[in-house]
Amino acid sequence: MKETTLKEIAEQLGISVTTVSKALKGYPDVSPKTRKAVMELAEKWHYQPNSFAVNLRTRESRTIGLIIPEVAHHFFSNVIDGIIGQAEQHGYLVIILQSNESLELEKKQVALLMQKRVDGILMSLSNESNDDDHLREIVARGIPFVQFDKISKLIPSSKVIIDDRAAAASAVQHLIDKGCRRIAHIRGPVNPQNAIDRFMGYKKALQDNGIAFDPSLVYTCERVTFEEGRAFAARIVDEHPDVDGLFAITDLVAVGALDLFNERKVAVPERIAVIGFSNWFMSQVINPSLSSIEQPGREIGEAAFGLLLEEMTAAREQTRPQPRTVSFPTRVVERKSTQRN
Amino acid sequence: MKETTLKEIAEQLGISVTTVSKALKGYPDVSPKTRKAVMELAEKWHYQPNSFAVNLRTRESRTIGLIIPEVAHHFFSNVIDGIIGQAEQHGYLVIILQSNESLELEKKQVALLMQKRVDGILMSLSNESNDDDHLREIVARGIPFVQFDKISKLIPSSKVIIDDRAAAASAVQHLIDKGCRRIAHIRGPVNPQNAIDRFMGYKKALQDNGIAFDPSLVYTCERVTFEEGRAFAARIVDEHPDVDGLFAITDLVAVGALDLFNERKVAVPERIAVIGFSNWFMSQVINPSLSSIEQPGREIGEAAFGLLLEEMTAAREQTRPQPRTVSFPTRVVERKSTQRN
DNA sequence: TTGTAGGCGTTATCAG
DNA sequence: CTGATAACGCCTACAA
Repeated sequence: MKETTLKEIAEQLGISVTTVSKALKGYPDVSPKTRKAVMELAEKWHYQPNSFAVNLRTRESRTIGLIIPEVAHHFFSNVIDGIIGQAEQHGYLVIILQSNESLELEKKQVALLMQKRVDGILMSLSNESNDDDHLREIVARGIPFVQFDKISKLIPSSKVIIDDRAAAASAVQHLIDKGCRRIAHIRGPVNPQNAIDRFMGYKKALQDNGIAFDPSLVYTCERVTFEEGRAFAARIVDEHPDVDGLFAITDLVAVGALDLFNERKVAVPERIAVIGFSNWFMSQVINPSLSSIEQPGREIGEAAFGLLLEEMTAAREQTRPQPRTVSFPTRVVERKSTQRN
Repeated sequence: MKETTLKEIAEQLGISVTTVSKALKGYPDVSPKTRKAVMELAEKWHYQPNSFAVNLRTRESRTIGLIIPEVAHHFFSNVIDGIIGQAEQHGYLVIILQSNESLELEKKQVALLMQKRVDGILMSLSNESNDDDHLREIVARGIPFVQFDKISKLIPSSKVIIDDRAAAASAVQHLIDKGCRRIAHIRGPVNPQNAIDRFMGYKKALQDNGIAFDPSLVYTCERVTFEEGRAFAARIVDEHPDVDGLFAITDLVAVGALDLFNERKVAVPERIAVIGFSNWFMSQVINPSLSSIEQPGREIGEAAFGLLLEEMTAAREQTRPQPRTVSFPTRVVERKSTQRN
């Protein structure tokens, strides 16, 4: 089961390695006869170019790196699906690393990928990320780089996002349309741009409807978990019995809140209407089913790879395309948790 | 931002590449003075070995390949988490590919990984897999290989599994303990070993309790989806009004069944008790909450990488360790869907 | 202690 | 049309 090399084929055929290489790669300047002989022997011996040698020679590995906060997550696993699919279609393999929402780990992962010399890097920032040095380093080295979802606006790279502010505003508007007037918000951590934008969307919708913004109705997650959803929901019930609507940063948190409301016999949507974000699968099967904002994970992943591919293609010509930002539309998915009047 | 090479350091210092290489790798036969100079310059110039060259030279890439049916899946995403974590700790990167439950794709992915010359392959088979050639090829080439979860028993490789038969039997025994006597089973597709084993566990539990096996109570999934769960649940209600228990191949299917039962006002667990498999997150938040079998995804992933690491280490010494099989314990997680009497 | 030389397998250049 | 030659960057006998 040994590996066939060009040299072996050349020796067997009594020709040079050069010619074998050319024949195999379809160069025109090889006689049909020689080509045929080479092809046949290569076939017979199951020749496969040694990718290590090819990498060294061509200075590329046809491998990209992907850094995300966590794999076991509805939205991100769909993004991965989109990325892997597109990558494969274009002959790229994907190395996946998790930051576990830690900035320190994230930096380490970036370093790892750079020294592995991947052809490009796709990344969604961790919640802790409030520092850009590692991203600047990627750009400075001229490594094709695309950010998606949780991005740093200041880094000059292509980006794939949704309009979080508008999406959040539409979620809150939906609650308002359903008659809510005292709307609480369980927001994401302080750093991520998308948590900030969603919070701003929340405020904007209130303002647009002449509802006063009350900071005491805003609760800030640290880890964005089911448990936090439960805990904040309890506080909402205890501290603000007049709250009649809740917008949560993501469905997981909203589901935690629903769980608590069910336990405390707080009627949803009658007493409090609830809307989440990202439209996780479970939201359609829980009771009451959860209204949410549809965020197309797979498409975002596909688009992110598409942009990266452009950059990688350009990089081969030593050029760098103008960074582009692709924004995906979102929409409200209405379910029972907001179905009233 | 150009890349530093050994050669450049050597030239700058007026010494040979060899000496630089040795100094950097901590060989003893370098004078402290030279070593210091080299270290300092390497540091200053941010020297990083070119991994392409190292790969070619050492014939390994410190990269492994992982092939799974789908990323966006509760169990598999947890397995990935475990694998990536361990891999990183041991200096390995992970390339992930999906088979999308297609044998054809799975074969393609294996071929891709082999020609990329990954140091090892981890794999869980697709539901379509009823043919072993590609797996035999991996083994024949002497590539370190570990199977997990959905495995082919006939391939001589290390494996990480749970005792699906026993776990399924315990699930069904649980239903019986709760008073069920007419127990339906929505099983997995015909090929996967774990679907077969779970089916066998179902039969065994019936037999152990003197309950006659009735093949008309067994429904076979093709795609193992929520929708199939719903569809089969409807058939169960229509075709077998006397059924009082249901064991589903996985929680997603069980949740589909619950959804249909809720819709049809079939009381769970009073009229039909339901138990799933794998203990997906959503099972604890749906209504009624779903009893299930806990299957430790992350641990399985970690163990699989551990075995692969052993094989890779051995492979470096041209040896091949005796294949081992690690089996993880499972347990019944009781929730409302089986809570009666 | 240091350096020379050869090689890993492929690809590109350029001369024949 | 073919092939010799030289990289790519690193590693490691072995020689000095």
